[in-house]
Amino acid sequence: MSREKLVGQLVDVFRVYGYDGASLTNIAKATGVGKTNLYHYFPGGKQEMAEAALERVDLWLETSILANLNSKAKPIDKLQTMCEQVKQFFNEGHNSCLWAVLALGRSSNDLFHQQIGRSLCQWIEAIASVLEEAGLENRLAKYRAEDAVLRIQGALVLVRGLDRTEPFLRLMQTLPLELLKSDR
Amino acid sequence: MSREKLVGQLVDVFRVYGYDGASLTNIAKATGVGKTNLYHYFPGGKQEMAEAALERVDLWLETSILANLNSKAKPIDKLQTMCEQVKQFFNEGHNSCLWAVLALGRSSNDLFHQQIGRSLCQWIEAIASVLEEAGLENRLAKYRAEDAVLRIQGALVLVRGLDRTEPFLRLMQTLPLELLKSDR
DNA sequence: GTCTATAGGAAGATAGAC
DNA sequence: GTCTATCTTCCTATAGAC
Repeated sequence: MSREKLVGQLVDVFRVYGYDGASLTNIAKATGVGKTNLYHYFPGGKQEMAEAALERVDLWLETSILANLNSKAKPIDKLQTMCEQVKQFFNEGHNSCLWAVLALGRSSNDLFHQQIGRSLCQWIEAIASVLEEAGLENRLAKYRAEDAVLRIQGALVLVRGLDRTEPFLRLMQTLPLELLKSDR
Repeated sequence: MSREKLVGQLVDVFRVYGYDGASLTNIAKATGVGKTNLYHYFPGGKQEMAEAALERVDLWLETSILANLNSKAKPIDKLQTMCEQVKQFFNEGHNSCLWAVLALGRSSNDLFHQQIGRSLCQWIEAIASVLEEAGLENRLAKYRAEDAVLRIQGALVLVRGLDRTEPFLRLMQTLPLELLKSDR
């Protein structure tokens, strides 16, 4: 079992059970790595496992989202590619977002909150840049970018609450054009 | 300590710590009711406490949100009142949503999911009715109503992630007019 | 209704053999 | 690297005195 693959499974465990709900027994069962042997890979215990999972999501953000948004493609194409990537990453809406799970989970853990805040900011700013590039005014671009990330998060919550993936799938369909609308 | 007041505090504890994160020790400390004495009020233990908290949120939905949306006031006024109530209930964005916390918390607990799904549906349908009443086409009204609840949930997630309440407050400002826009 | 005492188990984590 | 055994702490829950 490579650490690479292990961390990928940690992301899945934590976003299903949450930080407090994910026991070492759960993690061991889900990964196939013995409970005590997990400490060989993550001497810092459960907290280090969650941090590794967060880093993995950050890696996804950089390679699959930010790199695309900062590329030289046309704005509408970049936004559509983003939605495709998001749809895939969240498994058509069946997966929840690790950021949301950890951010809502508990108020105590400030370590997670800082990293999550940075990641969300990076995403919002990258979208805002694309919208400015498409001709939107600075302030409006910032608001709409924030609204885009906000709606993705909201869709993933609603999907879990309603047990229907349609809201998420519809958002991924309509978001690119809606972000670029000239009026509002 | 009346059960009324107790349940109100339970809502706060669960939406801060989540279901798994809220230990009986936590709850006892937050409410001032002895850990073992909690079983006097809730013989079903922690699960019954969470159910009581959910029921309390449902009561809020019915009295503060649905009653208003189903009233005879003008659509724009009803939507503005809704946003005022939401802003107040979530303490200007500082409180998170119990539905989101429990829905994201764990996949196992189907008891919560059913009730949360029903509540979200009721809310969405009530908004959709108001939008139809304002002249929007049936399908569009449904989509926008879903989008409204989705964005409220997303805003509460984003606020926790970014540690800034602005996204939530801005949404509460702009939502009523945006929902009624004739074009899009 | 509120307390002390305590059961019984699961939690996260460590030691050390192989 | 993976295991068994074990530690300590915390968990939910119950019994029963006052």
